[in-house]
Amino acid sequence: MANFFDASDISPSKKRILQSALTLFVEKGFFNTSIPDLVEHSGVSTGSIYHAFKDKEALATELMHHLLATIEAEQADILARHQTVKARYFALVEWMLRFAEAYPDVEQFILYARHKEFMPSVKPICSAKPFMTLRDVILEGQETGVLRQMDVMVASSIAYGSVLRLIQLYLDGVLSTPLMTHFDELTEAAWRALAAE
Amino acid sequence: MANFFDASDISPSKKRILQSALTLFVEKGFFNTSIPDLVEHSGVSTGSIYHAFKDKEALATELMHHLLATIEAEQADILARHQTVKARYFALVEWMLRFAEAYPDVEQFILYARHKEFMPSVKPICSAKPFMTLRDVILEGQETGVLRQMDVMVASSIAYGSVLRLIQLYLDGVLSTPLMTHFDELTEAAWRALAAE
DNA sequence: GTCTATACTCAGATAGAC
DNA sequence: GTCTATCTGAGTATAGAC
Repeated sequence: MANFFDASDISPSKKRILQSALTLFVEKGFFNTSIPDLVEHSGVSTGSIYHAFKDKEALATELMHHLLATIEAEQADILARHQTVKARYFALVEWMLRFAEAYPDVEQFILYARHKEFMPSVKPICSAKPFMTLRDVILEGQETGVLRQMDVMVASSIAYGSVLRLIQLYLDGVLSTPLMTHFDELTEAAWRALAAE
Repeated sequence: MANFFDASDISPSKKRILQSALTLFVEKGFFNTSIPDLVEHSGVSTGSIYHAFKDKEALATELMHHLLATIEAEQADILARHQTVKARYFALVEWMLRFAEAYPDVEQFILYARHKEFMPSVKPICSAKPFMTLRDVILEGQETGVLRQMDVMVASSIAYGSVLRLIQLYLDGVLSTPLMTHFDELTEAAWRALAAE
């Protein structure tokens, strides 16, 4: 899961702009990143940026789109490799933790940027497909009877809220140990809360 | 828990500015709220705003300070009224849910604004006192043996991450039912994950 | 498609009268 | 302490040559 912009038909300069945008938006935030900042960091001129993207907002939107696409692909891959609900849940959590450790900047941007502040048209992140995928695994568990009956959103909050919270603590520098250190404790506790008696 | 700026020695116009700032920062975000916006909404002039606050960032910082102070006071109140760890945890969660329903805007600003983007000097929110207080209840439970031994941060993530996640879903409009509907399911599941055998 | 130069807007902040 | 008027600069976006 190396490069987020490898896919398809992106021109080289567009790729460099997206790469710089990811770095700078994460580091300083969308509003604190000016076009001149992007020009300096990417080595691509103002004119070319506006040739490649309608405006700054469109640039952010497209960036978001690419990141989500990569994430969706990885999730699909995990689901394909694991069949039972328990295996899927554990594998997805492991992937979430590893992803956050490998790409803290991307994780930060995806999870905690206030997207609607600079992309008014885009839907809230938790309505995005990757979050649906996570929820669907819980739903599947409830339907097959592996997980106890309760409101799906509540069950999902237990299942992933704890994980996301730990990731946030990690990203904020509160955690002193690597994320994966806590994989077993975390998943076993969550599973205890969710599994059918 | 009505007014966040009632306390102490705030001048009337300062109070109006803070009130407007809370509304607008939440509605449109810090960067999308201009000083002219604040002037129009509060009815206080530019000059008076800059008389009351050093600059826009200081305004945001002071706003944050007031909100956190109110929250700390309410938490202290809850702890004073409940003695056992279980009672305290359940009461704190109930308060979190009720608070989010009563003051969605404040909750949104406290939890999900990217504070460091406009208040570079302020520490991450999860290092703030209210979050310490939540964690300390878990710590107390582990020390008294009511809760099972595990990393405190992991236990806290289970205990409150699920709650915060549900709140986020609520604030994003994904939940169709009132938050308190899920109080029992949520707390019982979390407790199941955390309680000693 | 890429660049440089530039136009235009409007935000943040200040000066200074009352 | 409150206001109006104003400055200054940064930042988005465009024009137009190559």
